[in-house]
Amino acid sequence: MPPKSATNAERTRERILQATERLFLEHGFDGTSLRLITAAAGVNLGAVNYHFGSKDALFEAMLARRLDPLHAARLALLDEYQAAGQAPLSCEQLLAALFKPALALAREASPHCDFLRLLGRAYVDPSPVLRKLLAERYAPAIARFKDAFAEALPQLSRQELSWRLHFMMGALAYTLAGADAWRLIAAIQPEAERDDELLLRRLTPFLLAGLQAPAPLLDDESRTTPHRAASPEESR
Amino acid sequence: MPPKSATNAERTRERILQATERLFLEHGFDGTSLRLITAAAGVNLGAVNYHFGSKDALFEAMLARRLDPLHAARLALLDEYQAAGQAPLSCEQLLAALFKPALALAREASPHCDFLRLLGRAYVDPSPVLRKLLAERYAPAIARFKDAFAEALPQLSRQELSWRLHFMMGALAYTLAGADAWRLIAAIQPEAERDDELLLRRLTPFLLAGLQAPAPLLDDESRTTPHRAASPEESR
DNA sequence: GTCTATATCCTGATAGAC
DNA sequence: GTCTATCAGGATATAGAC
Repeated sequence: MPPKSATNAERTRERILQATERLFLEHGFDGTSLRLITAAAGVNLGAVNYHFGSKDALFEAMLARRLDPLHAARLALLDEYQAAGQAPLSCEQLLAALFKPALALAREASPHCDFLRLLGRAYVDPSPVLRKLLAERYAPAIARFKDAFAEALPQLSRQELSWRLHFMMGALAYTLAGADAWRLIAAIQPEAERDDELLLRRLTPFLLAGLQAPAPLLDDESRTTPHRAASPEESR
Repeated sequence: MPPKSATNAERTRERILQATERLFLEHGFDGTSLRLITAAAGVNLGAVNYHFGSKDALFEAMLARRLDPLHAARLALLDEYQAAGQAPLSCEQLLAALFKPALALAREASPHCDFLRLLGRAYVDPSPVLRKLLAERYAPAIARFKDAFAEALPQLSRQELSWRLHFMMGALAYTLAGADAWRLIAAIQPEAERDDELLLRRLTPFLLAGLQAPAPLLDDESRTTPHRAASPEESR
Protein backbone atom coordinates (compact mmCIF):
# COMPACT_ATOMS: atom_id res chain seq x y z
CA MET A 1 0.00 0.00 0.00
CA PRO A 2 2.11 2.89 -1.28
CA PRO A 3 1.09 6.42 -0.34
CA LYS A 4 -0.53 6.82 -3.72
CA SER A 5 -2.91 3.93 -3.08
CA ALA A 6 -4.08 5.65 0.08
CA THR A 7 -6.85 6.85 -2.10
CA ASN A 8 -9.35 9.49 -1.39
CA ALA A 9 -11.79 6.71 -0.67
CA GLU A 10 -9.62 5.21 2.04
CA ARG A 11 -9.10 8.53 3.69
CA THR A 12 -12.82 9.16 3.61
CA ARG A 13 -13.38 5.78 5.20
CA GLU A 14 -10.87 6.57 7.88
CA ARG A 15 -12.36 9.95 8.64
CA ILE A 16 -15.78 8.38 9.00
CA LEU A 17 -14.47 5.71 11.35
CA GLN A 18 -12.68 8.22 13.53
CA ALA A 19 -15.69 10.49 13.75
CA THR A 20 -17.83 7.49 14.65
CA GLU A 21 -15.50 6.51 17.45
CA ARG A 22 -15.42 9.96 18.90
CA LEU A 23 -19.14 10.57 18.73
CA PHE A 24 -20.02 7.12 20.00
CA LEU A 25 -17.97 7.83 23.11
CA GLU A 26 -20.04 10.88 23.79
CA HIS A 27 -23.55 9.91 22.73
CA GLY A 28 -23.79 6.13 22.56
CA PHE A 29 -25.17 4.20 19.63
CA ASP A 30 -28.69 5.54 19.58
CA GLY A 31 -27.57 9.07 20.21
CA THR A 32 -25.13 9.13 17.33
CA SER A 33 -26.90 9.82 14.06
CA LEU A 34 -25.28 9.36 10.70
CA ARG A 35 -25.69 13.06 10.08
CA LEU A 36 -23.72 13.88 13.19
CA ILE A 37 -20.99 11.60 11.97
CA THR A 38 -20.86 12.92 8.43
CA ALA A 39 -20.92 16.50 9.62
CA ALA A 40 -17.99 15.84 11.93
CA ALA A 41 -16.08 13.93 9.29
CA GLY A 42 -16.77 16.52 6.63
CA VAL A 43 -18.18 13.97 4.23
CA ASN A 44 -21.50 13.50 2.58
CA LEU A 45 -24.26 11.46 4.08
CA GLY A 46 -24.32 9.01 1.22
CA ALA A 47 -20.65 8.21 1.66
CA VAL A 48 -21.43 6.25 4.81
CA ASN A 49 -23.81 3.94 3.11
CA TYR A 50 -21.49 3.66 0.16
CA HIS A 51 -18.52 2.65 2.27
CA PHE A 52 -20.22 0.66 4.99
CA GLY A 53 -23.72 -0.21 3.83
CA SER A 54 -25.65 0.77 6.95
CA LYS A 55 -25.33 2.37 10.34
CA ASP A 56 -25.15 -1.02 12.01
CA ALA A 57 -22.37 -2.15 9.72
CA LEU A 58 -20.48 1.08 10.27
CA PHE A 59 -20.49 0.61 14.02
CA GLU A 60 -19.55 -3.01 13.65
CA ALA A 61 -16.56 -2.01 11.54
CA MET A 62 -15.61 0.69 14.00
CA LEU A 63 -15.71 -1.66 16.99
CA ALA A 64 -14.16 -4.65 15.27
CA ARG A 65 -11.19 -2.59 14.20
CA ARG A 66 -10.37 -1.92 17.84
CA LEU A 67 -11.68 -4.96 19.68
CA ASP A 68 -10.55 -7.76 17.41
CA PRO A 69 -6.86 -7.03 17.96
CA LEU A 70 -7.54 -6.64 21.68
CA HIS A 71 -9.12 -10.05 22.07
CA ALA A 72 -6.50 -11.67 19.88
CA ALA A 73 -3.76 -10.20 22.06
CA ARG A 74 -5.52 -11.25 25.23
CA LEU A 75 -5.83 -14.83 24.09
CA ALA A 76 -2.22 -14.86 22.92
CA LEU A 77 -1.06 -13.71 26.33
CA LEU A 78 -3.28 -16.24 28.05
CA ASP A 79 -1.83 -18.97 25.86
CA GLU A 80 1.65 -17.82 26.72
CA TYR A 81 1.01 -17.85 30.46
CA GLN A 82 -0.66 -21.24 30.31
CA ALA A 83 2.16 -22.69 28.27
CA ALA A 84 4.76 -21.41 30.73
CA GLY A 85 3.77 -23.66 33.62
CA GLN A 86 1.40 -26.49 34.37
CA ALA A 87 0.04 -24.98 37.57
CA PRO A 88 -3.23 -23.04 37.32
CA LEU A 89 -2.74 -19.38 36.65
CA SER A 90 -3.28 -16.89 39.43
CA CYS A 91 -5.89 -14.16 39.41
CA GLU A 92 -3.07 -11.64 39.12
CA GLN A 93 -1.90 -13.25 35.94
CA LEU A 94 -5.38 -13.42 34.51
CA LEU A 95 -6.00 -9.77 35.21
CA ALA A 96 -2.68 -9.00 33.62
CA ALA A 97 -3.66 -10.99 30.54
CA LEU A 98 -6.83 -8.92 30.35
CA PHE A 99 -5.34 -5.53 31.09
CA LYS A 100 -1.92 -5.46 29.52
CA PRO A 101 -3.06 -5.83 25.91
CA ALA A 102 -5.71 -3.20 26.49
CA LEU A 103 -3.14 -0.78 27.83
CA ALA A 104 -0.75 -1.50 25.01
CA LEU A 105 -3.41 -0.86 22.41
CA ALA A 106 -4.54 2.25 24.24
CA ARG A 107 -1.05 3.67 24.05
CA GLU A 108 -0.74 2.66 20.44
CA ALA A 109 -4.04 4.10 19.32
CA SER A 110 -3.92 7.30 21.31
CA PRO A 111 -4.37 10.14 20.70
CA HIS A 112 -6.54 9.22 17.73
CA CYS A 113 -8.73 7.05 19.87
CA ASP A 114 -9.54 6.89 23.55
CA PHE A 115 -9.32 3.16 23.36
CA LEU A 116 -10.21 2.13 26.90
CA ARG A 117 -13.13 4.45 27.06
CA LEU A 118 -14.38 3.02 23.82
CA LEU A 119 -14.14 -0.46 25.28
CA GLY A 120 -16.10 0.53 28.35
CA ARG A 121 -18.77 2.31 26.40
CA ALA A 122 -19.24 -0.66 24.15
CA TYR A 123 -19.87 -2.83 27.19
CA VAL A 124 -22.49 -0.59 28.75
CA ASP A 125 -24.35 0.66 25.70
CA PRO A 126 -27.98 -0.44 25.83
CA SER A 127 -28.45 -0.81 22.09
CA PRO A 128 -29.35 -4.35 21.05
CA VAL A 129 -27.22 -3.95 17.96
CA LEU A 130 -24.02 -3.60 19.96
CA ARG A 131 -25.01 -6.17 22.55
CA LYS A 132 -25.59 -8.74 19.86
CA LEU A 133 -22.37 -7.86 18.10
CA LEU A 134 -20.26 -8.22 21.21
CA ALA A 135 -22.01 -11.40 22.25
CA GLU A 136 -21.52 -13.15 18.97
CA ARG A 137 -18.05 -11.94 18.26
CA TYR A 138 -16.21 -12.30 21.54
CA ALA A 139 -17.92 -15.18 23.29
CA PRO A 140 -15.12 -17.71 22.73
CA ALA A 141 -12.40 -15.44 24.05
CA ILE A 142 -14.31 -14.54 27.18
CA ALA A 143 -15.29 -18.14 27.82
CA ARG A 144 -11.63 -19.12 27.92
CA PHE A 145 -10.99 -16.52 30.58
CA LYS A 146 -13.93 -17.71 32.57
CA ASP A 147 -12.57 -21.23 32.63
CA ALA A 148 -9.18 -19.96 33.68
CA PHE A 149 -10.71 -17.97 36.53
CA ALA A 150 -12.56 -21.07 37.63
CA GLU A 151 -9.23 -22.83 38.06
CA ALA A 152 -7.71 -19.86 39.82
CA LEU A 153 -10.59 -19.68 42.30
CA PRO A 154 -11.53 -23.31 42.99
CA GLN A 155 -13.11 -22.46 46.32
CA LEU A 156 -15.94 -20.59 44.60
CA SER A 157 -18.97 -22.35 43.25
CA ARG A 158 -19.51 -21.93 39.56
CA GLN A 159 -22.46 -19.71 40.28
CA GLU A 160 -20.57 -17.56 42.74
CA LEU A 161 -17.74 -17.23 40.25
CA SER A 162 -20.13 -16.14 37.54
CA TRP A 163 -21.35 -13.35 39.71
CA ARG A 164 -17.89 -12.25 40.74
CA LEU A 165 -16.81 -12.00 37.14
CA HIS A 166 -19.95 -10.05 36.47
CA PHE A 167 -19.11 -7.63 39.27
CA MET A 168 -15.58 -7.32 38.00
CA MET A 169 -16.80 -6.62 34.52
CA GLY A 170 -19.08 -3.94 35.88
CA ALA A 171 -16.39 -2.09 37.76
CA LEU A 172 -14.14 -2.34 34.73
CA ALA A 173 -16.62 -1.30 32.08
CA TYR A 174 -18.13 1.47 34.14
CA THR A 175 -14.78 2.90 35.07
CA LEU A 176 -13.38 2.69 31.57
CA ALA A 177 -16.49 4.19 30.07
CA GLY A 178 -16.09 7.19 32.29
CA ALA A 179 -19.75 6.65 33.07
CA ASP A 180 -19.36 9.40 35.51
CA ALA A 181 -22.52 9.22 37.50
CA TRP A 182 -20.63 9.58 40.73
CA ARG A 183 -18.20 12.01 39.28
CA LEU A 184 -21.05 14.19 38.18
CA ILE A 185 -23.11 13.56 41.23
CA ALA A 186 -20.58 14.20 43.91
CA ALA A 187 -17.51 15.57 42.21
CA ILE A 188 -15.96 12.37 43.40
CA GLN A 189 -13.29 12.25 40.81
CA PRO A 190 -10.28 14.50 40.80
CA GLU A 191 -10.43 16.75 37.79
CA ALA A 192 -7.37 16.24 35.75
CA GLU A 193 -6.35 12.67 36.26
CA ARG A 194 -7.02 10.44 33.32
CA ASP A 195 -4.09 8.15 33.12
CA ASP A 196 -5.06 4.76 31.81
CA GLU A 197 -2.19 2.89 33.34
CA LEU A 198 -2.62 4.50 36.72
CA LEU A 199 -6.31 3.74 36.57
CA LEU A 200 -5.79 0.05 35.95
CA ARG A 201 -3.16 -0.12 38.68
CA ARG A 202 -5.68 1.33 41.07
CA LEU A 203 -8.37 -1.00 39.86
CA THR A 204 -6.31 -4.18 40.08
CA PRO A 205 -6.05 -4.50 43.88
CA PHE A 206 -9.72 -3.67 44.22
CA LEU A 207 -10.69 -6.44 41.84
CA LEU A 208 -8.22 -8.94 43.24
CA ALA A 209 -9.52 -8.48 46.74
CA GLY A 210 -13.11 -8.72 45.54
CA LEU A 211 -12.52 -11.87 43.54
CA GLN A 212 -10.69 -13.57 46.40
CA ALA A 213 -13.09 -12.51 49.13
CA PRO A 214 -14.68 -15.32 51.14
CA ALA A 215 -17.94 -16.49 49.69
CA PRO A 216 -21.05 -15.11 51.37
CA LEU A 217 -23.01 -17.29 53.72
CA LEU A 218 -26.29 -17.80 51.93
CA ASP A 219 -28.97 -19.56 53.92
CA ASP A 220 -29.58 -22.02 51.13
CA GLU A 221 -28.76 -22.04 47.47
CA SER A 222 -32.25 -23.31 46.73
CA ARG A 223 -34.21 -21.15 49.10
CA THR A 224 -37.86 -21.88 48.83
CA THR A 225 -39.23 -19.18 51.09
CA PRO A 226 -37.67 -15.76 51.40
CA HIS A 227 -38.21 -15.69 55.14
CA ARG A 228 -39.20 -12.22 56.16
CA ALA A 229 -38.05 -12.78 59.75
CA ALA A 230 -34.43 -12.28 58.81
CA SER A 231 -35.35 -9.53 56.44
CA PRO A 232 -33.07 -6.54 56.84
CA GLU A 233 -35.69 -3.97 57.79
CA GLU A 234 -36.02 -4.90 61.43
CA SER A 235 -32.42 -5.49 62.33
CA ARG A 236 -30.39 -2.80 63.87
CA MET B 1 -53.70 4.75 44.56
CA PRO B 2 -57.27 4.71 45.90
CA PRO B 3 -59.53 2.88 43.46
CA LYS B 4 -62.29 5.43 43.16
CA SER B 5 -60.58 8.76 43.60
CA ALA B 6 -58.22 7.85 40.81
CA THR B 7 -59.53 9.93 38.00
CA ASN B 8 -59.18 9.01 34.41
CA ALA B 9 -56.39 11.50 34.08
CA GLU B 10 -54.50 10.03 36.98
CA ARG B 11 -54.81 6.56 35.61
CA THR B 12 -53.55 7.79 32.26
CA ARG B 13 -50.61 9.41 33.98
CA GLU B 14 -49.88 6.22 35.83
CA ARG B 15 -50.09 4.05 32.73
CA ILE B 16 -47.67 6.37 30.96
CA LEU B 17 -45.22 6.26 33.84
CA GLN B 18 -45.32 2.49 34.09
CA ALA B 19 -44.82 2.06 30.37
CA THR B 20 -41.92 4.49 30.50
CA GLU B 21 -40.25 2.54 33.28
CA ARG B 22 -40.60 -0.75 31.50
CA LEU B 23 -39.41 0.49 28.13
CA PHE B 24 -36.55 2.50 29.57
CA LEU B 25 -35.23 -0.68 31.19
CA GLU B 26 -35.11 -2.33 27.81
CA HIS B 27 -34.04 0.41 25.44
CA GLY B 28 -32.46 3.25 27.41
CA PHE B 29 -33.41 6.88 27.09
CA ASP B 30 -32.55 7.46 23.46
CA GLY B 31 -33.99 4.15 22.40
CA THR B 32 -37.36 4.77 24.02
CA SER B 33 -39.52 6.95 21.80
CA LEU B 34 -42.70 8.58 22.93
CA ARG B 35 -44.53 6.54 20.33
CA LEU B 36 -43.27 3.33 21.89
CA ILE B 37 -44.46 4.53 25.26
CA THR B 38 -47.90 5.66 24.16
CA ALA B 39 -48.44 2.49 22.16
CA ALA B 40 -47.58 0.37 25.20
CA ALA B 41 -49.70 2.50 27.51
CA GLY B 42 -52.63 2.59 25.12
CA VAL B 43 -52.83 6.36 25.17
CA ASN B 44 -52.45 9.04 22.59
CA LEU B 45 -49.19 10.69 21.79
CA GLY B 46 -50.35 14.10 22.87
CA ALA B 47 -51.31 12.86 26.30
CA VAL B 48 -47.66 12.65 27.23
CA ASN B 49 -47.00 16.24 26.47
CA TYR B 50 -50.19 17.27 28.18
CA HIS B 51 -49.37 15.47 31.40
CA PHE B 52 -45.61 15.93 31.47
CA GLY B 53 -44.70 18.66 29.04
CA SER B 54 -41.86 16.95 27.23
CA LYS B 55 -39.98 13.69 26.93
CA ASP B 56 -37.27 14.98 29.26
CA ALA B 57 -39.80 15.97 31.89
CA LEU B 58 -41.55 12.63 31.58
CA PHE B 59 -38.34 10.74 32.28
CA GLU B 60 -37.52 13.07 35.11
CA ALA B 61 -40.89 12.40 36.69
CA MET B 62 -40.48 8.68 36.17
CA LEU B 63 -37.07 8.59 37.80
CA ALA B 64 -37.83 11.02 40.59
CA ARG B 65 -40.82 8.98 41.65
CA ARG B 66 -38.53 6.04 42.34
CA LEU B 67 -35.23 7.62 43.28
CA ASP B 68 -36.36 10.43 45.56
CA PRO B 69 -37.79 8.04 48.15
CA LEU B 70 -34.71 5.89 47.81
CA HIS B 71 -32.28 8.67 48.59
CA ALA B 72 -34.46 9.98 51.37
CA ALA B 73 -34.52 6.56 52.98
CA ARG B 74 -30.78 6.17 52.54
CA LEU B 75 -30.06 9.44 54.26
CA ALA B 76 -32.51 8.65 57.03
CA LEU B 77 -30.77 5.36 57.70
CA LEU B 78 -27.37 7.03 57.59
CA ASP B 79 -28.59 9.60 60.10
CA GLU B 80 -29.87 6.86 62.32
CA TYR B 81 -26.60 4.93 62.25
CA GLN B 82 -24.56 8.05 62.88
CA ALA B 83 -26.78 9.08 65.78
CA ALA B 84 -26.47 5.65 67.38
CA GLY B 85 -22.78 5.89 68.21
CA GLN B 86 -19.99 8.37 68.13
CA ALA B 87 -17.49 6.05 66.49
CA PRO B 88 -17.12 6.27 62.71
CA LEU B 89 -19.40 3.91 60.86
CA SER B 90 -17.98 0.78 59.28
CA CYS B 91 -18.06 0.00 55.60
CA GLU B 92 -20.54 -2.75 56.34
CA GLN B 93 -22.90 -0.26 57.87
CA LEU B 94 -22.50 2.16 55.00
CA LEU B 95 -23.20 -0.53 52.45
CA ALA B 96 -26.21 -1.52 54.49
CA ALA B 97 -27.43 2.07 54.50
CA LEU B 98 -27.12 2.08 50.73
CA PHE B 99 -28.58 -1.35 50.04
CA LYS B 100 -31.32 -1.89 52.57
CA PRO B 101 -33.56 0.96 51.44
CA ALA B 102 -33.06 -0.11 47.84
CA LEU B 103 -34.12 -3.64 48.66
CA ALA B 104 -37.09 -2.50 50.66
CA LEU B 105 -38.31 -0.31 47.84
CA ALA B 106 -37.67 -3.07 45.33
CA ARG B 107 -39.91 -5.41 47.29
CA GLU B 108 -42.50 -2.73 47.70
CA ALA B 109 -42.60 -1.69 44.08
CA SER B 110 -42.38 -5.11 42.55
CA PRO B 111 -43.88 -6.53 40.43
CA HIS B 112 -44.97 -3.24 38.93
CA CYS B 113 -41.43 -2.07 38.68
CA ASP B 114 -38.08 -3.78 38.53
CA PHE B 115 -36.72 -1.18 40.86
CA LEU B 116 -33.09 -2.17 41.17
CA ARG B 117 -32.69 -2.64 37.47
CA LEU B 118 -34.15 0.77 36.93
CA LEU B 119 -31.63 2.22 39.32
CA GLY B 120 -28.76 0.57 37.53
CA ARG B 121 -29.94 1.59 34.11
CA ALA B 122 -30.26 5.18 35.19
CA TYR B 123 -26.64 5.15 36.31
CA VAL B 124 -25.22 3.74 33.07
CA ASP B 125 -27.40 5.46 30.49
CA PRO B 126 -25.32 7.63 28.20
CA SER B 127 -27.95 10.30 27.62
CA PRO B 128 -26.89 13.74 28.86
CA VAL B 129 -30.43 14.40 29.98
CA LEU B 130 -30.33 11.66 32.57
CA ARG B 131 -26.76 12.31 33.58
CA LYS B 132 -27.57 15.91 34.31
CA LEU B 133 -30.72 15.01 36.17
CA LEU B 134 -28.98 12.54 38.45
CA ALA B 135 -26.06 14.87 39.02
CA GLU B 136 -28.14 17.81 40.05
CA ARG B 137 -30.71 15.94 42.05
CA TYR B 138 -28.73 13.50 44.13
CA ALA B 139 -25.41 15.19 44.66
CA PRO B 140 -25.99 16.12 48.32
CA ALA B 141 -27.04 12.63 49.33
CA ILE B 142 -24.10 10.97 47.64
CA ALA B 143 -21.66 13.50 49.04
CA ARG B 144 -22.72 12.60 52.55
CA PHE B 145 -21.97 8.96 51.87
CA LYS B 146 -18.62 9.86 50.42
CA ASP B 147 -17.67 11.68 53.59
CA ALA B 148 -18.80 8.76 55.68
CA PHE B 149 -16.71 6.36 53.62
CA ALA B 150 -13.72 8.63 54.08
CA GLU B 151 -14.06 8.20 57.83
CA ALA B 152 -14.54 4.47 57.51
CA LEU B 153 -11.41 4.10 55.39
CA PRO B 154 -8.94 6.59 56.84
CA GLN B 155 -5.94 4.71 55.45
CA LEU B 156 -6.91 5.62 51.90
CA SER B 157 -5.97 8.91 50.35
CA ARG B 158 -8.87 11.02 49.24
CA GLN B 159 -8.00 10.30 45.65
CA GLU B 160 -7.73 6.58 46.18
CA LEU B 161 -11.06 6.62 47.98
CA SER B 162 -12.67 8.45 45.10
CA TRP B 163 -11.60 5.76 42.72
CA ARG B 164 -12.71 2.94 44.97
CA LEU B 165 -16.14 4.42 45.29
CA HIS B 166 -16.18 4.81 41.55
CA PHE B 167 -15.29 1.12 41.14
CA MET B 168 -17.94 0.17 43.64
CA MET B 169 -20.51 2.23 41.83
CA GLY B 170 -19.57 0.54 38.60
CA ALA B 171 -19.97 -2.97 39.89
CA LEU B 172 -23.25 -1.99 41.50
CA ALA B 173 -24.78 -0.12 38.59
CA TYR B 174 -23.65 -2.60 35.99
CA THR B 175 -24.91 -5.55 37.96
CA LEU B 176 -28.22 -3.97 38.81
CA ALA B 177 -28.74 -2.82 35.26
CA GLY B 178 -28.40 -6.37 34.09
CA ALA B 179 -26.03 -4.91 31.54
CA ASP B 180 -25.48 -8.40 30.44
CA ALA B 181 -22.43 -8.07 28.27
CA TRP B 182 -20.78 -11.01 29.99
CA ARG B 183 -24.02 -12.87 30.34
CA LEU B 184 -24.60 -12.58 26.65
CA ILE B 185 -21.01 -13.04 25.72
CA ALA B 186 -20.20 -16.10 27.72
CA ALA B 187 -23.44 -17.38 29.15
CA ILE B 188 -21.82 -16.49 32.41
CA GLN B 189 -24.98 -16.04 34.31
CA PRO B 190 -27.23 -18.87 35.39
CA GLU B 191 -30.51 -18.66 33.65
CA ALA B 192 -33.22 -18.33 36.21
CA GLU B 193 -31.71 -16.56 39.15
CA ARG B 194 -32.86 -13.02 39.58
CA ASP B 195 -33.28 -12.55 43.25
CA ASP B 196 -32.47 -9.03 44.32
CA GLU B 197 -31.67 -9.87 47.90
CA LEU B 198 -29.44 -12.75 46.97
CA LEU B 199 -27.70 -10.57 44.43
CA LEU B 200 -26.85 -7.89 46.96
CA ARG B 201 -25.69 -10.49 49.46
CA ARG B 202 -23.31 -11.80 46.87
CA LEU B 203 -22.17 -8.34 45.94
CA THR B 204 -21.53 -7.13 49.47
CA PRO B 205 -18.45 -9.25 50.31
CA PHE B 206 -16.98 -8.47 46.92
CA LEU B 207 -17.31 -4.75 47.49
CA LEU B 208 -16.19 -4.88 51.10
CA ALA B 209 -13.02 -6.69 50.19
CA GLY B 210 -12.36 -4.34 47.33
CA LEU B 211 -12.89 -1.22 49.40
CA GLN B 212 -10.67 -2.48 52.20
CA ALA B 213 -7.91 -3.80 49.97
CA PRO B 214 -4.43 -2.37 50.57
CA ALA B 215 -3.73 0.66 48.49
CA PRO B 216 -1.62 0.04 45.40
CA LEU B 217 2.02 1.01 45.49
CA LEU B 218 1.96 3.32 42.55
CA ASP B 219 5.59 4.30 42.39
CA ASP B 220 7.03 0.94 43.33
CA GLU B 221 7.44 -1.89 40.90
CA SER B 222 6.85 -4.55 43.53
CA ARG B 223 3.30 -4.91 42.49
CA THR B 224 3.73 -5.15 38.75
CA THR B 225 2.41 -7.94 36.67
CA PRO B 226 3.74 -11.42 37.26
CA HIS B 227 5.66 -13.70 34.95
CA ARG B 228 6.92 -11.07 32.61
CA ALA B 229 9.92 -9.17 33.72
CA ALA B 230 9.66 -6.54 31.04
CA SER B 231 6.50 -4.57 30.94
CA PRO B 232 5.95 -2.69 27.67
CA GLU B 233 7.65 0.68 27.89
CA GLU B 234 7.51 1.33 31.58
CA SER B 235 7.95 5.04 31.39
CA ARG B 236 6.65 7.19 34.13
C1' DG C 1 -59.29 19.76 31.41
C1' DT C 2 -58.26 15.90 28.32
C1' DC C 3 -56.94 13.90 24.30
C1' DT C 4 -57.17 13.76 18.77
C1' DA C 5 -55.24 15.32 14.76
C1' DT C 6 -51.71 17.66 12.72
C1' DA C 7 -47.25 20.19 12.01
C1' DT C 8 -42.35 20.28 11.51
C1' DC C 9 -38.15 18.44 11.69
C1' DC C 10 -34.92 14.51 11.59
C1' DT C 11 -33.68 9.62 10.80
C1' DG C 12 -31.59 5.98 7.84
C1' DA C 13 -31.52 4.58 3.21
C1' DT C 14 -31.43 4.85 -1.97
C1' DA C 15 -31.65 6.06 -6.91
C1' DG C 16 -29.23 8.28 -10.07
C1' DA C 17 -26.17 12.39 -11.63
C1' DC C 18 -21.30 13.48 -12.15
C1' DG D 1 -16.42 5.17 -7.77
C1' DT D 2 -18.19 9.16 -5.33
C1' DC D 3 -21.55 12.31 -3.87
C1' DT D 4 -26.27 15.05 -4.71
C1' DA D 5 -31.01 15.01 -4.35
C1' DT D 6 -34.69 12.90 -2.43
C1' DC D 7 -37.69 9.35 -0.15
C1' DA D 8 -40.74 7.23 3.30
C1' DG D 9 -41.22 6.82 7.93
C1' DG D 10 -40.36 8.16 12.79
C1' DA D 11 -39.06 11.81 16.11
C1' DT D 12 -40.95 15.49 19.39
C1' DA D 13 -44.09 19.10 20.07
C1' DT D 14 -48.41 21.82 19.35
C1' DA D 15 -52.85 23.72 17.81
C1' DG D 16 -57.31 22.88 18.32
C1' DA D 17 -61.67 19.54 18.86
C1' DC D 18 -64.49 17.54 22.54
